[in-house]
Amino acid sequence: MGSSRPGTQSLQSRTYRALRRSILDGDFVPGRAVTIRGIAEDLGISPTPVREALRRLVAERALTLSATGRVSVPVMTREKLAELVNARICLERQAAIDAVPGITDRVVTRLSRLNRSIDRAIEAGDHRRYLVTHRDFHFTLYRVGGGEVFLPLIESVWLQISPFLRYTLSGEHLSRYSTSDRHVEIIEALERRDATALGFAVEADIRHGIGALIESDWNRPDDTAAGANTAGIRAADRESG
Amino acid sequence: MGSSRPGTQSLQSRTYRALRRSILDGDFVPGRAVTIRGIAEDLGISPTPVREALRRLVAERALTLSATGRVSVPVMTREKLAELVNARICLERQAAIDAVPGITDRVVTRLSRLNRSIDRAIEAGDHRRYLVTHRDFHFTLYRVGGGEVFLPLIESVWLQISPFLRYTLSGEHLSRYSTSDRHVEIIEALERRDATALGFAVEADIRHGIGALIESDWNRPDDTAAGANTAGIRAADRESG
DNA sequence: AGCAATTATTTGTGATCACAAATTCCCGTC
DNA sequence: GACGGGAATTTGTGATCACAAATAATTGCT
Repeated sequence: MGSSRPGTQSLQSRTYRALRRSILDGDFVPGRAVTIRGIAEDLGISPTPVREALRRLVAERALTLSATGRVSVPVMTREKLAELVNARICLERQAAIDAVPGITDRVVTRLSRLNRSIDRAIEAGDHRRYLVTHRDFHFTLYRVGGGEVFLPLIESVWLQISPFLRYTLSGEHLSRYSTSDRHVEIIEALERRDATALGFAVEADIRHGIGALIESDWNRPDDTAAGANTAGIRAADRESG
Repeated sequence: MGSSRPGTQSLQSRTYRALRRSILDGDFVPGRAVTIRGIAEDLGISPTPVREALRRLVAERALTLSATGRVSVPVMTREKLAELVNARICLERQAAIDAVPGITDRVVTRLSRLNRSIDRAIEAGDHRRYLVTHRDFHFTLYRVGGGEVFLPLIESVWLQISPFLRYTLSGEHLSRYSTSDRHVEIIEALERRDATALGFAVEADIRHGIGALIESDWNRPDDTAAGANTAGIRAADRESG
């Protein structure tokens, strides 16, 4: 209706996608405030669609709304991290198990290929590529069992964790806590269509990956990215969800 | 900021709460369209806060957004219901187990009292009161384990299921599928602080309650409530939650 | 210089408007 | 009577504006 071309998604939707992607890719620094007008200026649009995109992210718990209406990147606490890990295990184990009946050799091959991509990203020390491929690996698996219910729930949890993954992104952590061996367990369980083993492998992968987070010192102020949160926002390139 | 009094919440927030409550209480009929201007007129406010409240509910999957931007109450499918049940079991079993360490006798007493309220609501055939007390029972339990992570996830799932609970609300179903005996199992497990038994009791309660949904004929058009969806929206009375 | 009070700026909120797309309604035709 | 097409209405979208609260900056005082 307000959209110029028929095929074009709404401005609010594209803004949401761009912000969401920035969060998942680790461009948002925990604790920093996000302003409606700031993002609107960066994107060259009016505040209206930005406001809606931000509120949507708040609804998905990716951002928090302070008492004064200020939107900011949440600050992590030990308790919250523990809860997030529990939620990930709950949801992703079930999603993986639900995927088993729909698993084909083609999917397993694709996951293996993604796993090699992850390894390459780790070797290259490419943090962003690591995050993208790692996310792709998990969601490729969960999408098989498919559903409009589990995936949004899982995405919400990932959005809540993502801003803090930056503290595991030092080259040292990246190599020490390589997740690829756990992913191999997942792939092997898939090849055998062994739902029980798959559940354990997924749980192990999650616990292992988060281990790096718990050990790191994510409570002290950030030092790597001094830029504003809005710096990394790129226009949404795809129309897909 | 636009709020008139300091203690008053934002208009958008109160609108959201009113709509959410209406959904949870079963006032929204599946499949019916919801319009921004319609609700805005009913509440005597401008479309702006209504738009944001609706989008928030869409983000929480309580409502769906069609390709043309139309907001409507989702239509249930068998597959979706199965997924929702799985999600409820996943999340609520874990939330209940996490609550065990924080359980006090006072909480157990309160749950017993709520359970009696549920029984009275069933005897009286008071559907709304049944929904309210039943919801109160579950969330009172889950709130003990606390958390800013699990509760929103569980609430999202409940919001997705709620519009379809109307099909279990006939007096016949209400008495036949009384959940109180399952709740007794939950309370007994809590008294023994038996996390494992509690998990099974919660799962049994969920499966049992949804049994009524699966057997009922929720696919054919609605006949009980001929009124508009906006009819049941009352002003948000509390500032909480 | 350090701190408190005041001013200036920024920011979120909600209303209103214009526009285009989608929906609905109505009428004519077969 | 059912179906199709076009006008009238409804609806979502995004921009702009006014306002008040909150934050930042500045001034004045000790």
